[in-house]
Parts: sequence; structure tokens; C-alpha cells
Amino acid sequence: MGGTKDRLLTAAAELFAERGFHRTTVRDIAARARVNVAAGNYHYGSKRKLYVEVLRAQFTAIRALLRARGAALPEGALERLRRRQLVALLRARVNVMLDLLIGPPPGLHGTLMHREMCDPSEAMPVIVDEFILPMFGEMRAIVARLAPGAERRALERCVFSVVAQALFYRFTMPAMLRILGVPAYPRGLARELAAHITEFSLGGMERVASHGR
Amino acid sequence: MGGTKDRLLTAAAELFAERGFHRTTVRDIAARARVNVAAGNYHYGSKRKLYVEVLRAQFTAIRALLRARGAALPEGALERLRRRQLVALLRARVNVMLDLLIGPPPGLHGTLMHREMCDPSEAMPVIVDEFILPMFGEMRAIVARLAPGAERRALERCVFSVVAQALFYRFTMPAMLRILGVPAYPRGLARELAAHITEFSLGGMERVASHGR
DNA sequence: GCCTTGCTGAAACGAATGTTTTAAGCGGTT
DNA sequence: AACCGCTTAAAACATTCGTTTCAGCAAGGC
Repeated sequence: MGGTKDRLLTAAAELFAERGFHRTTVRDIAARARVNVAAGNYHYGSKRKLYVEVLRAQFTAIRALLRARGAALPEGALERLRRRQLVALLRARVNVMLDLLIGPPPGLHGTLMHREMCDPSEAMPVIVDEFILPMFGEMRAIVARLAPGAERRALERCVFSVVAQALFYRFTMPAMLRILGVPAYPRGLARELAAHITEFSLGGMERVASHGR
Repeated sequence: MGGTKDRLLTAAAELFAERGFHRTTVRDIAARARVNVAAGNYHYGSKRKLYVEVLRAQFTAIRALLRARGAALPEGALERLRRRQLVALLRARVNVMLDLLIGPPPGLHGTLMHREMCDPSEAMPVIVDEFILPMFGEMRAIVARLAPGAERRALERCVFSVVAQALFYRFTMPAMLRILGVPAYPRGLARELAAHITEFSLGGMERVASHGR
């Protein structure tokens, strides 16, 4: 019932997200988990392995969550949707991304991923395989329907352009908050941004697709 | 003529970009600069102050460079440009951003900024004031001409959407390189991406502007 | 010529950190 | 009751890192 190993994992996840790997000490983790300093090394071998395990746990969990929340569409259902429904689907997916990324409160996954992009580790493959590629795949399926004229390369770049706009508000958050003069993103921002990004991207895809043929 | 202080600054800039603040030791910096360990603290007071000085130097330098390379437009010249010229200007600005960001080789500025977004420090105001806000202002002037119907809020979000697409390829570089299966971005990619981003953004701005009225 | 000033070099210091060691506790089995 | 694997607790260890100290030294001013 104590669950020392689990408490370590969640405490480590929070701290690694808050402060990053190098500014987090094993003593901090142990203190937050209310366990001994040696417990981390006993259960996970080393601080580094604990970190990798944290990322693995977080990103396999988020994949399950995303699968449950979004990709509940049965096989082939996408092809039968009308354009208006496709647009709504795109906006919903962007909204989910933004909810995860900027909250409030911002989820751990966005922060951990951000840090990993700054300092890649052995955990990078996990993030790519469990989080980025699935999300990329779903988005590509939608974009392919919305920009039918685009060739493969152009299609991929359109997907990048869409997700880039969502990631932007997380990856530049410190600067953005400073510019806006607020301590945190206001509630409801994700929804507004999802609407803008969807609109902007629809225009972009249309132009790229028509220009490509 | 030894220029201990300058050598320290450039060595520190390289190392801080390569490894980040915490993974860089003052001994590494001293070794690369070929000076004594104490020289850093003597000339800059502390490792932290040296770091801030590095960022200040880098970003005041890049601002001067950008001013020389791009904003050479005389006051009011923007208003007299035709649409085709505006488009070319936008593409050129995006191209400059991408050149700075992803190279090859990637410049120090993008990396240092990226790290600062992960772990903000006292140097954040410098980056915002010397780099982000000027670049944002120039881009807004161009976008305002290209999307004349948009209101202020929509206009700013369009600017964010444009720069987001450029920043994306730097901020997700480790994952992107892994997905592409290459060790570094190929030469000429910046140019291709600038073309795509410009095209995509033109479509986006047009739609947002027409939708907004 | 001597002193002051500014800088460098070598060594040491003190604190913090990841890890290891060693002993104790605890539940279940024989 | 004795034994045993698994887990936890406390302390110690070894290393690393930022910083400080102090002596030497070269240049310039009185």
C-alpha cells in the first residue's frame, strides 16, 4: 500500500518537469516521495534510469489517453465524413493538443517533451514512437482529406505547419507570458487558439493543395 | 592581445549552446578558452553572470545583424510595395529566420534561445527585447499589409502562426532528424521550407482576414 | 628605482550530489 | 521458532563543481 516505487515515479515526474534533469536532485525526489535517498537507486538502478522510466511511463500513458479520447473513429470512417465534419474533427484534435500543452494547467508531457528536445536522451525514441508519430499519423489522415490535391511531401509539410502552431504556444511560453504581461495563459485560450489555428490552416492547406497541382 | 576576457566569452557561448548551462562546467570553458579556472570568476564575477553576459552579447549582436540584413527598408517604403513584392519580402524574412535557426550549421542563437525557453533566467528580458520583439514587429508590419481585413488580435495570431512554422523545425529538431533518419538537416532545406511556409501562410492570412470581416 | 595596479596561474576549500554500504525491519515459509 | 527474500533506513563515500585565496609578474606612474 505504501507503493514506494510508484511514489518515486510520480514525484520524479513532477520534479523532472518542473526543474529538468540536472536541477533535480535525488534527495529532492526522495523528499517529495517521502522515501529514503537510496530508494531511487534500489528500485531503478540510477537517477538516469529513473528518468528514462518516468518518460516511458508518461508517454505510454498519454498514448492510451489520446487513443481513448480521439482515435475512437472506426476504420474507414474518416473517408465517409463530410467536409464540415472534417473541419470540426481537425479543430477538436488541435484543441486536444492545446489542452495538453498549455492547459491550464500545462500538462507534464509537454514540458518533459520540451526538455527532451533541448537535451535528447535515451528516452527520445519513446517519445517519438509513443507520442509524436501516432499524433502525426492521425493528423496526416485528416489533412490528406482536407487537402486532397497535395503531393506526399507537401502533405507532410502541411501537417507540420498545423502542429507547429499548437506547439509554438508551449515552446515559447516564457517569452509569450512576458510579452502578454500575465503569469499564466488565461482559461479558454486553448479554445480560441484552436479556432484560429484551424481557420488559418484551412486557408493554408487549400492554397498549398491548389498550388501543388 | 591575449584577450582572455573575449576568449572566455566565445568559448562560453559555444559550450552553453552545445550542452546548456548546467552541463557546462567552468573548467570546460577555461580549457576551451585556454585560460585559468579562476579567470571566469575574475572577469565576470560568477558562472551565472558570465552566462547572462554571453546571452546579452549574442543577442545584441544578432539584432545588429538583422537590422543590417533586413530592416534596411526606409520608413514608409512598406506601404508602397505591391502585393507581389510583399510576398517576396515575407519569403525573404522567413528564409532569414530559417537560415539562422536550422542552418546548416544551426546558429548559436536559436539554441541559446531554445534553452532559455526551457529554463528561463535573468537573461530572458534581453532575448525578448533584443530579438523577439523586433522580429515580431517587422513581421507584423508585413502581415498587416498582406491581411488588411484582420483585426488587431487576429493579426497578431497570424504573425504567431507564421513564425511558429519556422521555429518548429528548430524546436523539434532532435525528433525531426530521427524521423527523417538523417544526422542533420540537408542543405537547401531552409529555402524549400521558406517557400512552403510562405505559401501556407498566405492562404491562412487570406482566410483569416476574409473570415474576420 | 620603487611602488601600485591589473591580470594570471596553481592550489585549495567547502558545499552539494549520485551512489554504495551496512544494518535493521517485515512477511511468509518450514 | 528459526530462516529467508525483499524492502527500507541511516550513514558514509568518492567525486565534481563553483568559488576563493594567495603568490607571482608585467606594465605604467611617481
